[in-house]
Amino acid sequence: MVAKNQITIRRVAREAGVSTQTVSRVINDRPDVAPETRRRVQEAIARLGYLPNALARGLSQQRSHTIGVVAVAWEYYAPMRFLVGIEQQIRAMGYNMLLDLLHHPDTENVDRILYRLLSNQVDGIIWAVPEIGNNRVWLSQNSLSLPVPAIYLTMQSQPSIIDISIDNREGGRIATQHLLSQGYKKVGIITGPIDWWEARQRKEGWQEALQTAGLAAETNQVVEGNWSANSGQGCLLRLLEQFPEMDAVFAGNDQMALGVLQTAHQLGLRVPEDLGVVGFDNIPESAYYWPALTTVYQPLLELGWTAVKELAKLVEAYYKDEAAQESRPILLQPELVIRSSSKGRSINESSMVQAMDINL
Amino acid sequence: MVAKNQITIRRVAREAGVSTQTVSRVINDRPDVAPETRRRVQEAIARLGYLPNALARGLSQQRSHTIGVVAVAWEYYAPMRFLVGIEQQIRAMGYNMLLDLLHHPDTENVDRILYRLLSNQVDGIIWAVPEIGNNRVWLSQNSLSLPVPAIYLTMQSQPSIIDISIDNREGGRIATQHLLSQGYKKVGIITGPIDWWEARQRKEGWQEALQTAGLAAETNQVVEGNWSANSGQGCLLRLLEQFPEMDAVFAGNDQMALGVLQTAHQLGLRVPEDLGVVGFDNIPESAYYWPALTTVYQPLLELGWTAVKELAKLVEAYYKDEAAQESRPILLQPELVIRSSSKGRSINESSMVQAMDINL
DNA sequence: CTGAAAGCGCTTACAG
DNA sequence: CTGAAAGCGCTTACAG
Repeated sequence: MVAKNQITIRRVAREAGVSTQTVSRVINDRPDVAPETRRRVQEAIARLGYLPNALARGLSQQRSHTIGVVAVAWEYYAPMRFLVGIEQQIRAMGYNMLLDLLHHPDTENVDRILYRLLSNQVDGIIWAVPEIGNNRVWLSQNSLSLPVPAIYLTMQSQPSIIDISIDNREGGRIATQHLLSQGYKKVGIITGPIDWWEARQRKEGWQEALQTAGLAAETNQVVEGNWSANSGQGCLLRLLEQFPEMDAVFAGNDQMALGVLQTAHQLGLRVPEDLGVVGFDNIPESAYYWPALTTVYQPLLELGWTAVKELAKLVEAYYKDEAAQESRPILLQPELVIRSSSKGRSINESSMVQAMDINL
Repeated sequence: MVAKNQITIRRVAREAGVSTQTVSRVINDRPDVAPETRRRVQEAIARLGYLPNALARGLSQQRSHTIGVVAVAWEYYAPMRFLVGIEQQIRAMGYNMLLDLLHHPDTENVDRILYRLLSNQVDGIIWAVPEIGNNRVWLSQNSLSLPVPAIYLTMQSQPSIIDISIDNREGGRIATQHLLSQGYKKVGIITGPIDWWEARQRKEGWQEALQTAGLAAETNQVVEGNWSANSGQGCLLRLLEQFPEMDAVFAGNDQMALGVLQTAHQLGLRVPEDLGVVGFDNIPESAYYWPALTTVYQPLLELGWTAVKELAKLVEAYYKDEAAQESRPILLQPELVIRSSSKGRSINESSMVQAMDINL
C-alpha cells in the first residue's frame, strides 16, 4: 500500500492538543465545544489541510450520505435532462451521487446494479429508468426486501411504490386538442415504441381528445415509431398511405416530429397548411425546426428535483426510525408550447413571417 | 441508528464454520482455499444473501475503487455523450463512479468539488470539463499536490498534465476544406464562445484551410455565437451584413448550424445552392435537418473510454508504487460526414432528391 | 490451507 | 466542556 500521507483526525488532535472526539465535535459542528478549543482545532485543520475520510465516517455512522442513481445511457434529451435535475438537488442537499447507467433498459439485469449500489451502502436509490415492457417485474419480487428507500421515475403506479412521473396522458391530450382547436380534423399519431409506458400514455391522451370531440381514433390513424428522427420519416409515409385524409399528426417526441417535417418538405407538403405537426419534449432545437415546432414541454428538471426531495424525506425518516409517512405517486403537469407547425389550415400570414416573429 | 440487519462477514464465517479471513479469501477469489471450504463459504454467502460492505473494504484497503468524474450539466450533446463513454468504461473495469456536475464551468469554484471527491477517497479523477477562460488556473497552483491521479479532457496541453481531446483544429480544417472542394470560395465562420478552447481551435482550423488555399480569412468573415440555435440565427444575419459576398458558412456546432438553416429559409436563401453550410458534432438529428447537414463527427464515446483506460493505468501504477509511466496528451481524430447542405454551388439534381437518397 | 490479532479512520455512548 | 475505550466491517501481515 502506498502511503498517501493522508492527514488523520489523530494527527489533527495531536496538533491541537485535544482528543480526537473533540476534533470530531468541531468537524460535525456540535455546540458543546469551548470557543477557544474550537478555534485551536479549526486552526490545526486548516494548517494541516485535513480532509475527513468519508469511508471511515460512513462505516462508523452506518450511512454513506450517498444516493445511488440509476438512469439510462441514451442520447435522448429527456433522460439526460432529469439526470441533471437529480444531480443538482443531490448536490444542494449535501449528498454524494453514485451513478449507474443502463444501456439496455428494457432487458438489463438489475441485480448487478443493485448489488453494487447496496454494497456501497447508499442511503437511498433513485430508479430513473422508464418503464419498458417487463422491466419492472423485479420490483414486485424484490421491492419489499430492498433494504433502503427508493423512488421510481416514469412508470405506471403500483401499490406500495413511490413513483414520480410527468403526466404523459395529459400531454397527449392537450397536444391533440390543440390541433383540433386549430381546425384540423383528421389527426394521426406516431407513437413511441408501444412497450414504453410513456408512449402508451401519450397515445391514450390522443385518443381521449379525439373521442371527447366526437372524432374517430381508429387503428389506421396510428403508427409506431422508435423515437428516432429516422423512424419519423418512415412513419409519416406509412401514415399517409393508410390514412390519406390525414391533415395533422401528433408525434410522440420532437425527434420523430423532425423526421416528419423533413419528409413533408420532401413530399411537397406544406406545414402547417397541408399538415399540422405537434411534437413532445420541447427540446431546445425544436424552436428552430422549419417551421418552428409546436410541442409539449415537460418539467424535467423539476422531476429530478422532486425525486431527490422525496427520497431525502424517506431517508431521513428511515434513519430517525420514524414511520414511513404516507407517500403517494406524484404527477407533474406538462405544458403546451405553441409555435408555427400547428397554425391551422387557413391562415393569412405566411408561416415564414410567423416563425420570424417568434424566433428572431 | 436503525439496525439494517445487514449480514456481516462474521455472520457468514460462523455459518460456514470458518474464520472471517477465509471468507475474505473466497470473496476476493484468492487461490489458497481448499475446494471444499470454498464451497461451504460460497454456499453460506448465497444462503444469507451476504453483501460485502464496500465502505469497510475501502477503509481497510486504503482505496475505494471509485473514480470521481466531474462534468458539465449542460443540455448539449457532446458533454453528455462522453459522459456516457466514461460511465461505460468505468463499469466495464469494475470501478464505481462518483459524479459531480458543474453548472457554471467557466467560473465555478473547484475546491468544493475536489474536497468532496477526495474526502470520498476516490482512486482517481476525470476532469471532463472543457477549458473555458481561466478555468484551468487552479491546475497550475494545485495539480502537483493533488493526491490522486487525474486525467483532463478537452483542454490545451500543459506540461506534466495528462489530457485527452478531440482534434478540434483538424475538425475545423477538414470542414472548411470540404467547402472549398465543393466550389465555395467565400467561407464565413460562426464560432462558439471564443473563450472556449474548442471554439478557438475550430476557428484556427478554418483559418488554416483558407490560408492553405490562398484565400482570405479576415475578421469580417468571423462572428461569435454561443453554441445555441438561437445565436446561429443572429450570427448569420450579422455575417451576411459584414461579409455580403459569403457563399458558405462553417458553424461551430450543429445547433448553430440549425439556426443558420432556418434563417436561410426565412431569407429565401437556398442551401446548398446559395449558401453551403457545415456544422460540427454530428448530433443524431443533424441528418434530418432541412437540408440534411454536413458536419464533423467527434468520437465522443471513444474519448470517454480512453480517458478511463488511461486513468486506470495511472491508478494501478500508483497503487503498485510503480513509477508513473511516461504519459502524454492524446488527440482523437474527428471525421467529416458529408450530407446535402454542402453539395456545392452548381448541382444538377435538386437538393431534395439528394436528401431523400440519403435519408429514406 | 487456515486463523488470532491488529489496524484502516472515523463516531458513539459513557463517564467525569 | 472533555476524553478513554469500544465499535463500525472489512483486510493484512504473520504464524502455524
